[in-house]
Amino acid sequence: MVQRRRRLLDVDTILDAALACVDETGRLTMAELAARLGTSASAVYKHLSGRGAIVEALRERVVVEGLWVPPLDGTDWAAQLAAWMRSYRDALARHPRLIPLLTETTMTGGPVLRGYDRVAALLRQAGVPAREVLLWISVLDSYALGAALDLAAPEAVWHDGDGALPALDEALRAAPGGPRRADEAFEIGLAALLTGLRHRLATRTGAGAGETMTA
Amino acid sequence: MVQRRRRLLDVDTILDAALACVDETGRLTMAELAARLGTSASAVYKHLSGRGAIVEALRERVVVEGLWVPPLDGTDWAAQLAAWMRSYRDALARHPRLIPLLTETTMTGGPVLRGYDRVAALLRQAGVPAREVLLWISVLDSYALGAALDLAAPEAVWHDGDGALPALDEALRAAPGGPRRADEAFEIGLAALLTGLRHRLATRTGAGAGETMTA
DNA sequence: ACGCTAAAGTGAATGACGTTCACTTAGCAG
DNA sequence: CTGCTAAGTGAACGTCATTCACTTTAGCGT
Repeated sequence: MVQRRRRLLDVDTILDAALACVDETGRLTMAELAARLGTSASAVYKHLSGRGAIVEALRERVVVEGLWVPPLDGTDWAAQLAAWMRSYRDALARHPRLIPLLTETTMTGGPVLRGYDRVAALLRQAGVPAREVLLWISVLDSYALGAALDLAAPEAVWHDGDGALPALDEALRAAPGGPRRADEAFEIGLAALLTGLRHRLATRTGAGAGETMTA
Repeated sequence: MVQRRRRLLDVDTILDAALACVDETGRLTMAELAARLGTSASAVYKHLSGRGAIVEALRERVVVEGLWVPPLDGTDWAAQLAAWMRSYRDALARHPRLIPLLTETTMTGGPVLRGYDRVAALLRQAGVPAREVLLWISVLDSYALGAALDLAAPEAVWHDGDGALPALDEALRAAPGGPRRADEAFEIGLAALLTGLRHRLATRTGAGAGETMTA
C-alpha cells in the first residue's frame, strides 16, 4: 500500500486517460480507464457522474483546445469563416476515434455556442438575411461534422470485385491517397460552399445587407 | 405450446422488427428484438450472425429502398447530382435514429457503391478532372451524411441563458422552426455546393472536359 | 496536538446486454 | 416408420456500466 489515498485522481487526469484510451483503442470502457489510472473503476464516479459525462467532457475539451473562435473586428468574413471551419474540423480530426462517440448526443457546450454566435455575426456582416443565418450555420456545421466523420472512417475498402464500376475505379486510381485525400476534399468542398454563399448574396436583391425576406 | 416451429422467423421479418425497434426506441437490443418477434433472442442467430450483421443489413435495406441511382444517359448532371443527394439524405432521414448506429462502421454496401459509380460518371461528364472526382464524391457524401446527422439530433436546445450570444439569438428567432429548418438548410447548402462546383469548372483551364491535371 | 468529518478509494454485487451451446422439436426424404 | 436437419429454446457466460457499504486519511476547528 504505497499509494497515498488523497488526490490520486482528479477530473483532468481522468479525462487525459480517457482520451488516450479512445485514441488508442477506439473504445472507452470504465475498466480499462481504471486500469490506466491505477485505480478501481468505481473511484472515477467520485469525480464524474458516469461514462456519458466523460464523453461529454471530452467533447468540451477537444473543442475548447482546438476551436478557433473568430474575433468580431475582422473584415474578411470569408477568410474567417474558412478558418473557423478548418479549426472545427481539425479539432475533431485530431481524435478521429472519438467522433463516433460524439454522434450519440447533441453539441450544446459553451465554446461551441460562442463559436456559433461569432459565426452568426460574421454571416450577418457578410449580408446574409437574418432568417437564413441559422440555416447557413446548419450547413457549415453539417459539412464540418460530415467531413470529420469521413476522416474517422479508416481508409474505406472501396474495392470493386468485378469490373462493374468503371467510373468509380478510375476515380479511385486517379485520386490522391492517404490522409491527403480527406484534407484536399475538405478544402474543395469548403471553397465551393463559400463560393456558393457569395454567389447567393450577389444575386439576391442587390447584394447589400438584405433585411427581411420572409418568403 | 401452440406455435409451430418451422418458419416463425426469416431474415426480412427480423429486419422489419429491428428497424421498428430502432425507429421507436432509438436502440437495438437483442432482447427487445426477440420480444417483438415473440421468440427468444438466440433464435435470431439462426438467420443473422449477430447484432452487427443486423445493423449492416439495415443500412443496406434503408439505402436500397431510398437511394435513387442516377441513370447514365441523362444530360443535366447538376439536376441528377442534386436528386442523388436528396435521395441519399432523405433515405437516412426516414430513419433518423438509425444514423448513429451506422456511423460506427463504414459504408461498403453494393447499392451505395453503384450510386458512387454513377455519380463518378456524372462528375466526369460535367468536366471534373479525374483526380478530383473522388474528392467531390467525398465532399457530397460528407455533406449528405452530416445533414442527415443534423436531422437526427432532436431539436437542439440552443438556449442562451445569459444575453451573451446576441447574434445567435437573433438568428434563432428569425429562422424557420421545426423540421423545415433542416430541410431548407440542406437545400441551401446543396445549391451552394453545386454553384461552387460549376464555378470551379468554369474558371479552370477552359471549362471543357479537363483530362489530366496531375499537379 | 487531537479527534471528527467528509472526501477519496476499494471491491463485491447487480443488472443490462451480446453471444454461445447443448438440447428439443417439427417437417421432410427415404 | 425412421432418422436427418433446420429452427427455436433456455440456461449459461463474459463484458459492460453503475451502485453500495465499507475503509482510509487529509485537513479542519478547537
